[in-house]
Amino acid sequence: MTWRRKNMLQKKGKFYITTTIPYVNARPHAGHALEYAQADALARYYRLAGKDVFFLTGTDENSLKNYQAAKEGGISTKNLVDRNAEIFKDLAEKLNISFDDFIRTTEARHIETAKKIWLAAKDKIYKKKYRGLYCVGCEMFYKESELVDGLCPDHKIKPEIVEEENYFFKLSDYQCQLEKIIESDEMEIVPAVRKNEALSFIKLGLEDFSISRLAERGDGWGIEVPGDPGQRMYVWFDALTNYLSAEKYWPADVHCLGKGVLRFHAVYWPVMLLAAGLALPKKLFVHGYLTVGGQKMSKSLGNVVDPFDLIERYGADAVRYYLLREVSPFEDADITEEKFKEAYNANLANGLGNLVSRVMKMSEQYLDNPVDISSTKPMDDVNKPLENFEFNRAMFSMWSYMKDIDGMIQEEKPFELVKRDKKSAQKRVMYYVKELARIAKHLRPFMPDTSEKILEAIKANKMPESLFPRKE
RNA sequence: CGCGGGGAAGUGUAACGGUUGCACGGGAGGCUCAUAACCUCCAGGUAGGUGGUUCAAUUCCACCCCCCGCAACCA
Repeated sequence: MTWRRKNMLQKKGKFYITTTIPYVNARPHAGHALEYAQADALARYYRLAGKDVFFLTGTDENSLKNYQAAKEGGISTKNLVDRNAEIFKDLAEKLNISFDDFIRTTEARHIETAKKIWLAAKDKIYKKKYRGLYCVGCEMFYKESELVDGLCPDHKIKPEIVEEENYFFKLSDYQCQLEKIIESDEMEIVPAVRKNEALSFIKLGLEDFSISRLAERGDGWGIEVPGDPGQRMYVWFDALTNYLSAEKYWPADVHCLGKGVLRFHAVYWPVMLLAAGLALPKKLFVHGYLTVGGQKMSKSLGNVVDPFDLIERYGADAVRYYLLREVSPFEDADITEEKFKEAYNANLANGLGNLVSRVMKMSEQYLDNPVDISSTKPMDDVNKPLENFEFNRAMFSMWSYMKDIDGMIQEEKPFELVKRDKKSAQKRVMYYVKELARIAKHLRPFMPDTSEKILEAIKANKMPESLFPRKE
């Protein structure tokens, strides 16, 4: 039994990981790809480590925003979400995301779950009159502070004071309990900054929140509140329950989410689960956002980075590479075409791609048989960071190993040695190949296709086609 | 005075109470197995500002300046 094998056996058991489910009123952008890539690296890693992994992703379709977007586009809401959900799924597939299930919140199985949770939490739900400033243009409520000169910021019209009766959730009952849960890491929030953010928010005091809206406001779109056809569930209440759709794996080991939705996952979600008598997720991993030239990605700014375009021109693994290595897992990071290309050329073309070529060329020429790579030692400085969501560090370590091999080849000059002492040269090349295999194996969760190509080349003892051609 | 995070070579970042390290980019040499790739060397930071603690501060403290998140309800 090899070292690696032993390591694997220590990691038995289930591992349930999720991404958030994006609402589908627009096309996916690079930020969605980031979350996919991160979650996928973890899913693949634990799968390789022998865990029974369940990786869930999907789409959030019951939002009023979808209804509005469809209305604007002049198509039915169902039509819009069907079409857009397909695009998100397509992105996940093109990025080689190894999800085990793709849940859409308009599916019957999800609707059933959402209703079940509602009923299970019924003791903490009550009906209350709600009064607010409602903009008919946006079809939503605004807070006084959100208005510009007392007008809706989008439509520049005066919101009406509207009163309606909604269901509320008794969030206030959970103040102390929730604080303890987060403080003690019973539900761990990574990184610590986000844990503090959640805690300071909770400490401000939790107020009950509305978990339903009038059905008529979206022409009936959304999930019906059990026993009250006039009401639809607040989209977050319904959306969060998507994580329960694979019940045999609950609780989740890791929820991956963006910083923008921390509150829903750190506050509403655990409390909903408590109310329903269910276990809490073990960890929330909160990533930052991608910026473009330091600015927020937004349709109005017209700076949205299209992940499909990048995949098409550079390949899925190159995109995964950028998102995992060049992007800080916890903070905002910039993505621009220029930076992408620079990183691609420096680390994929010149770095990994070239190393594979030079090593495999020598292997092909000097060695009569493929090198045995069945057992390779694990790289703790890759695996440990990965387990801590430090994708960039993990990859940095791998690239250091590559640098080492490049340096060794330069110093040992096997291409010269082979003329004088073939045996010694062969020995050196075998070592490089083995090291390359070791890197390739660790690369699997990050860049699965590339990893496979390298391992196949080694098994065939043949220099492969250029893995990452330089881009000018 | 709402809460929080951050200011370091052109860019992105690490560690750290005691020669600022790394990567990319730039420059010079070397090598030829390799994708003009690779290796070596060089340039470039008064570490946002001011003051304090200390034998010693980029690192600790205070204040100021500047950026950026979040500020609860229909993603």
